Amino acid sequence: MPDKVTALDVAARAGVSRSAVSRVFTPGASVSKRTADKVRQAADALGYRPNVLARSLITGRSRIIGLVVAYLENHFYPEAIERLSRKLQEQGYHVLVFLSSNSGEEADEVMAELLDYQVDGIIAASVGMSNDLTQRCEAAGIPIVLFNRAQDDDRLSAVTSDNYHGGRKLAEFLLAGGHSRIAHIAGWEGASTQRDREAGFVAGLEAGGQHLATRGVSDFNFEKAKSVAREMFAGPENPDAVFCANDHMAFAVMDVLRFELGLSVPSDVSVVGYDDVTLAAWPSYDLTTVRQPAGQMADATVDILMDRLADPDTKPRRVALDGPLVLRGSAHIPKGWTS
Amino acid sequence: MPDKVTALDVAARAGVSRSAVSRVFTPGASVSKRTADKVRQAADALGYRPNVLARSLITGRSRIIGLVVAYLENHFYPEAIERLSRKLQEQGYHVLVFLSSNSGEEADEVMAELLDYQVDGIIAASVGMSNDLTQRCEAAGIPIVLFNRAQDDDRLSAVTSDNYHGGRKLAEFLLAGGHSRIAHIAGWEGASTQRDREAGFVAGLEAGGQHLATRGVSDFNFEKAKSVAREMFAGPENPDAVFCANDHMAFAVMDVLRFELGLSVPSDVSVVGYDDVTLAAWPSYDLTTVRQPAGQMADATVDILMDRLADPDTKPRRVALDGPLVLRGSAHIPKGWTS
DNA sequence: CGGATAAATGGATACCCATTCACAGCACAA
DNA sequence: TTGTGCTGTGAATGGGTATCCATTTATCCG
Repeated sequence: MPDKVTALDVAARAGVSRSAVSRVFTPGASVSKRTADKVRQAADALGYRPNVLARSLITGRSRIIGLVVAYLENHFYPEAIERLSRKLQEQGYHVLVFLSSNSGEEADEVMAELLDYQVDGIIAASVGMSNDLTQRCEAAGIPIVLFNRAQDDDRLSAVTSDNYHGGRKLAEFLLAGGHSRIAHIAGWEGASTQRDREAGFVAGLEAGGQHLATRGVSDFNFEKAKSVAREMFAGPENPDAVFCANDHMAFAVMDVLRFELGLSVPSDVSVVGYDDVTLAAWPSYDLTTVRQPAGQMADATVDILMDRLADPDTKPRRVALDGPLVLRGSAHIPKGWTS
Repeated sequence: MPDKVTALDVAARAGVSRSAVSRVFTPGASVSKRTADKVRQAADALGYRPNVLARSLITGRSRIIGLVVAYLENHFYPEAIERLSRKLQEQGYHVLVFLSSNSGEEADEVMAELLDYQVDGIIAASVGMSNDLTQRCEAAGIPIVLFNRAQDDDRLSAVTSDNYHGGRKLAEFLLAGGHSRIAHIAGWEGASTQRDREAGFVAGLEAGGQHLATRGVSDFNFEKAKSVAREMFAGPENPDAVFCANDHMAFAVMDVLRFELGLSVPSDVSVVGYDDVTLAAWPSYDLTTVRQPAGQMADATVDILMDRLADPDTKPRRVALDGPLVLRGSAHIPKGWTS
């Protein structure tokens, strides 16, 4: 029983040199069909497969992509990760997961560990990159793609949806719906997604002559969103529409409105979110929201990574994919409104 | 700008040998404080960190755990993975993700790739292990833990909840609630979780003198569960209670009952699930279910892995954690019923 | 306080496993 | 016979750790 079968064992059995074996498993190398057959047969018999780690050492490519993510509670991330991982797998890469808070301290330590594994590339989902780290990756030639977050740094690629525009669309939609006391529940204010969505939303409101009636912050957290909603609707004059910076918080808010405060959505209050996670389409929530095209975003992320891996001189790219406003039942739909 | 800084560079700068550098980064090695300081200082100045891959090659341990999972659509898995990954990270391990269908063909190919990365251990979540693969891992000394699935093989560790008992509890609960036409919507019948839950449930019914009124199969899939629910409630005499093999399908069924068929849950039909994912507690569904203690399950999984890694002679373990029946509003609660 | 012995520490080198590169051998055509 | 192209070989390489041995330092005893 061969505990560990190496290329040398295969070479011995096939009666060739170790190099010959290596070439058989290296696409594009020059080997005669006869040797290739001999080697393959021996490899099969012995159950040989090349050791990826040893290979990485010499080739300098590990075929590992580091994925840093803060939390999976928001269903948008699992959906995206599944797609991301599948696509990378098709290309012969695999994902090494690193969970990190988005506090700079821990994130940096985690990133450093990432580099220890000699990853070929990094996907940072919902996590920022410190300047120092970016510098080190740049120096080591490791491409970084920010997923669902952007950052003002030319060295970083970023894939997001067009958050500003999306926010704006929601504002226009709510204005057209005749709402006059429009509130916003923000996520974590350090996130570019948050800032862009809100900026677009506020700009849209102002273009229509309105302002934010109230505003709360709940860090993309479900329970916090509930508290914020409770406070927001404790006064004598309640908002008649709420834009939650993501679907996850919108669900929390809807739950509070309907089940704690006995309000009706959308008759009493319209609620809109952002992401269009699967759950948003389920009839219990039936949430009007802006779709983030998770599949396309994942595809773009992998494409950027692959391009930069193929040619290190490729410039970092920023992609902001447009996502449609998805009309559902959680908000009053103006007559004749289609997009 | 040092493109790649190696132990040799650090050694040169610190004026010691490469071995000394290595020892400084190997916990438990014998180094004087003076040398350690010199080396650390040089390492910091150069930004040196040991190359995990190179280290793995010689030590034979990669500190990588392969995680195989079929899909993340069921929220139970993201919740578990987050916990799993966090705990492994604390122990200095990291998770390499492999997505696989549970069809044997693809699963085997994916598993083979897994082994190419010299993983130290494998967690198979919602995926079975072929005999051949188990054999090879056994031979290579790689411990395997099945997560949320069990298999009749002494070489495999498995962590599940006590699915049989859980199913039985649900049956007793529904019987006590006075239901008389009790249906079951099964997940994928190849899954041990499915079989155990159903077996326990059926045993519970029979102990109370009843049988399954109807039964459908929907492979743990949301859309399929909806179709099955539609068919199940198309006849003249509908079930008055449905046990769905997991929460995910229960949500689908509740949506169909309430929003397509206009039935009331629980007045017209009681619905119960299995898992107690976060969403089950949200008031929109408020689902009565059996909790799978995801945190404890993840902890147990990591513990088994660590034990076997520390001592290869440790026997594979099977853990079936008991989970409580969580009473909520989706099913009629009999008077005075507490557990 | 000197000397013997044990313990701690540093260094040289082989090794982990596969790829790459320079080079040699061979067959075949010119 | 020489030139050409394809194949295969051996050795170097990548970054680090384990082992063994030599050296230094510490400890103890007479």
